[in-house]
Amino acid sequence: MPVAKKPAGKSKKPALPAKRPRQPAVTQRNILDAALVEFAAHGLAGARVDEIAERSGANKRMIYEYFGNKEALWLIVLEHAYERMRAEERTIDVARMSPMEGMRYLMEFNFRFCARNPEFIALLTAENLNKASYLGESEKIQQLYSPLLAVIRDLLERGQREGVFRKGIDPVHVYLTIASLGTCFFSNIHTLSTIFGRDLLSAAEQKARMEHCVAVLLGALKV
Amino acid sequence: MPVAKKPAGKSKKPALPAKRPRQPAVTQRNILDAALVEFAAHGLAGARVDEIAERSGANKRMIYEYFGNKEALWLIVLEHAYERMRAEERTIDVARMSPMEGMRYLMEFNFRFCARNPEFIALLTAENLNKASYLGESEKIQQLYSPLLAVIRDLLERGQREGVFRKGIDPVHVYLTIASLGTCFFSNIHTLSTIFGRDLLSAAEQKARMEHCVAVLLGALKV
Amino acid sequence: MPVAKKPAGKSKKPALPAKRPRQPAVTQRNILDAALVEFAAHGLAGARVDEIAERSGANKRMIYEYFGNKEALWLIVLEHAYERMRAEERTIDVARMSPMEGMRYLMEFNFRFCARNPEFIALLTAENLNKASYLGESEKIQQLYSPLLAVIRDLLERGQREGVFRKGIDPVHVYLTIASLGTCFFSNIHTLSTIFGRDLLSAAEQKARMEHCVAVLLGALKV
Amino acid sequence: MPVAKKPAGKSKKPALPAKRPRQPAVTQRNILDAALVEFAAHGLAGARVDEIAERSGANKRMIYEYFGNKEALWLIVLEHAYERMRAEERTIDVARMSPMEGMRYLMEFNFRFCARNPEFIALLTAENLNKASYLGESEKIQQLYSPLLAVIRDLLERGQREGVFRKGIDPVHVYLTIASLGTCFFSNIHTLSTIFGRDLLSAAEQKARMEHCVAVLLGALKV
DNA sequence: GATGAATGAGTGTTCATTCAT
DNA sequence: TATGAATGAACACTCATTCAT
Repeated sequence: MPVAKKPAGKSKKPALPAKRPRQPAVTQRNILDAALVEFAAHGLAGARVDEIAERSGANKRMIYEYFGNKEALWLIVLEHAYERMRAEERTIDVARMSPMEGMRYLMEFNFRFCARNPEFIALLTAENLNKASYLGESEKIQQLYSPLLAVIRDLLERGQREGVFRKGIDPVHVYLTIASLGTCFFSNIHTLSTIFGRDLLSAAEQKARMEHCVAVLLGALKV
Repeated sequence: MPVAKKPAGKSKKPALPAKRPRQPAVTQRNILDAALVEFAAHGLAGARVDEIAERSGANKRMIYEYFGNKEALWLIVLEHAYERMRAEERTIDVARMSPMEGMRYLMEFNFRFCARNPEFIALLTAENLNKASYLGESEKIQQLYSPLLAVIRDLLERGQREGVFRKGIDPVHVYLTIASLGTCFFSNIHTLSTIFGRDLLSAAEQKARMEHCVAVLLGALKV
Repeated sequence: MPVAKKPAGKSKKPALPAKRPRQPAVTQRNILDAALVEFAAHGLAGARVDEIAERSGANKRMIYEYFGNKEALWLIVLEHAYERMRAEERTIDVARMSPMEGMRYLMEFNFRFCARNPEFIALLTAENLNKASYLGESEKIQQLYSPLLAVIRDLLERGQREGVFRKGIDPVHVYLTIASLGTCFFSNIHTLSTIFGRDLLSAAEQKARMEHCVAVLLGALKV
Repeated sequence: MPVAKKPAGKSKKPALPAKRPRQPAVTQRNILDAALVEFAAHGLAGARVDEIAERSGANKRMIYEYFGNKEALWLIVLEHAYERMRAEERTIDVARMSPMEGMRYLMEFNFRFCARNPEFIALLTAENLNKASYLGESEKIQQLYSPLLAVIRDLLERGQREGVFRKGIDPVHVYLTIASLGTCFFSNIHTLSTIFGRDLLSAAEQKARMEHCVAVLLGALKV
C-alpha cells in the first residue's frame, strides 16, 4: 500500500458478466458484521470506517448508502446486538423449574451469554463511555423490554409463596445483581487479570467465578 | 525559505499582562487534571490533545515536553487514578469492627468511592475497551497491590473463626463481588438507566442499590 | 461530539466546474513531477508535503494514498530519476566511433546530461547529504546497473589494442573521473560561481569547461 | 524524556558559588563545534537547534544570544569552515618543487583535505542545495580569496617556461579540475559506493583513487 | 448497485524562537 | 551570563465523507 499502486490501467470491460454480488441484503449483513467487530474492538471513536469497509468486503460508499454515517451505523449495530440478546432471553423457560433452580439458571444463563459474546460486552462498555447517548436516542431498544424482568418477578413471587425467598425484594435489583456479577466480570476482565496477575479468562477460573456468583445470588434471596 | 520566517510583526496584544506562569509543577498538574477530564469523557481514541491543552491552560507543546505523547499521558493519568484509589483504600481500618460490620464497610466504601469518582470509573471503562493494554505495560500499577485483599482475607478468617462466615470462600472472589456490585452499577449506569427508564443516578436509587448490594454480599458470606 | 460533524453548510462555489480528474495515473504523475521539483529545490528535510500537493494540483491525501509517506515518495522520486538517466545512457552507442572519439562522446554526454538535468544533480546532492541511506535501501536502483561501465571497458580495451590508450587503467576510475568532472561542476556550480565571481552557468563558460574536461580525460588515457 | 520530568523542585540556591562556566568565548566555540557537526550531518533544514544546544552543552538561549538565529549560525559555521580551509591552503609552499611535483602536491593536498574533513564536504554539499544563497550573502567568504589560484598560476607559468606544461591553460579550470576530482569523489562517495557495491571509503580505494586523480591532472597538463 | 478516486477539516507532533527568572 | 519553561506556527499524516464513473 505504501508504494505506487498500479495505475489500475483500463480494467473497464462492461461487456463482461459483472461478477459483482449485487445483493443488497448480503452486503448490508456483511457490513454490519464487520462493523460489530470493529466497534467492539475500538469503540465508536477508535473505529475506522475504512477498516469496516475492507473487512466487510463491501465498498466504503455502500456504508454511507445503507447506513448514512458512522454514528448511525453505530446505533444500528448496537440495536442489533440488543435484539440478539433479547431474542436469546426470550428462549428462557423456567416455568418447570423450582424458584431456586430458576434463579440459578438465570445467573448461569447471563454469565454464559457474557462469556460467549465478548463483542456485546465490549459494545456495552463503549456505549457507556458515550454515556449511553446513542442508546438513549433509540426508540427501538427502549421497546425491546427485557423479558427477564418478568421472569425474575415471577420466580420471586413463587419463591416467596413457597417460603424459600425473602420478602420485599425489588426484582430490578435482582436483575441488576445478576447483570452486574456477570457483565462486570467480563467487561473488566482485562484490568482484573492484570491487577491480580491471574488469567481470569481461563475456563477453570470462569467456572469457579460462576459458581461463586450463583452462591452470592441465592444467598441473598434465601430466607 | 524553508526555515525561519520572520516574526511577521503583529505583536499580539502587547498590553496584556502576558502571564507565563513558569511553574513546571503547576503546569504538569494542570495538564494531568485536564487530561483526566478529557480522557474520562471520551476515552483514549476520542480524546483530543488540543482540548487537553486548552482546558489545562497550558500550551500544547508542554504536553509533549512533559509527557511524551498522548498514549504516555494516558498511562500516567491511569496510574495517578489508581494511586489515588489505592491511597484511599489504605485509609480503611476495620480492625475494630466485627467481621460483619467490616464487610459491610468495605462494600459501602467501594460503592461510595465509585459514586464519588465517576471519572475513575470512566477511565476504567475506557481502559477495558483497550483490553487493559496500557495497564498491562505499567510496572507502577502492578506494584500498587491493593490492600483490600489482605483486609478481606483477615475479615474472612475472623468471621470464620467466630462462626459467622462460611468456610472455603476465596477472598479474591469476595473482592471481585464487591468490585463488581459497586463498579458495574456505576460503569453501566447510563445504559441501565435508559433500559429501565429509571434515573439510577438519583440519591434515593443509589442508597437503595447500596443497601441491596450490602445484603447480597453479607447473605453470600453468612453461614 | 468526537466524531462526524455536520458538513457545516457552506457549499463552496457550487457554480465552479468542480473538476475532479479521476485519473489515477495522471494524478500520480503530477505528484511525482511536483515532488521532483520540491525535493530538488529543498532536499528531503526541507521539502514540504503541502507544497508538493499544491504544486501537483492533487489533494495531499492522494500523496499518502499512492506513495505512503514523505520518505517513500522521496525514494520513488529518486528511483525515477535514476531510471531516466539509465534510460538515456542506454541510448549511447559508441560502437562505430574510434576509442578516442568514444571517450570524448561519453564525457560530453555526461556533461550535457548534467547541464540539462539540474534537478537530478540536486537530487543526487541531497541524497549524498542523507549519506545515500535511501538509495542504499532501494533494490530497484541497485539492479539498474549502469551500462556506461561496460561501454567504458570496451572503449578502453579497443584503445589499448589500437595502442592509443595506456594499459592498466581501471574502468571504474574512468567512470568516476567522467562523473566527477561533469557532476561536480554542476553540483558545486553555485558555490564556485560565488567564490570566483564568475557566472559559470553561462553557455560560454560551460562550453569552455566541457572542452577542458574532455582534454583532461583524454590526456589521462593517452599513451 | 517522554515521561514526567521532575518538577525541578526548588534548586535555587543563589548563595552557592554558581559553578556555571560563564566563559562566553568557550560557550561560543562549543556551540560552533556542535553546530558544525549537526549541520554537516543534516543540512540546514534538517538540523535541529535543540540538538545543537544539547551537544554543545550550552543553553539554547545562548545560541540566539550569540548568533541571532539558525540561519545566521549556519552562515557563521560556513564561514569558519572556509576560513579553516583557506588557512590550511596558505601553508602550501611549492616554491621549491618542480612544476610537476607542485601540481601533484596540490592535487594530493586537496584530496587529503577532503578525506580529512568530511564535515566540510557535507557543509559544501548542503550549501549547494541552498544554491549557495548564504555563501553569496557573505562578504567575509568573498574576501577569503583562495591562495591556491595564485599558486596554480605560478606553477603553470613555470611549467610552461620549462616546457613541461602545455600552453593556453586557464588556471581557473585547473583549479576546478583539482577541486572536482577531490571534492566530488568525497561528496558523492555514499551514492557511488552504493551504486558500485564497492566501499570507496576504504584506505586502499582512496589511495588508488588519489593516484588516478594525480595521473589525470598531470596527463592533462603535460605537453 | 457498486467502485475507488478525491476532498478538506482535522489530529498528533515538532520546531524555531522568546520570555520570566 | 545563563537557564529552561513557554509559545505559536507549522508539519506530516489521518479520517469521515462525497463525487465521478
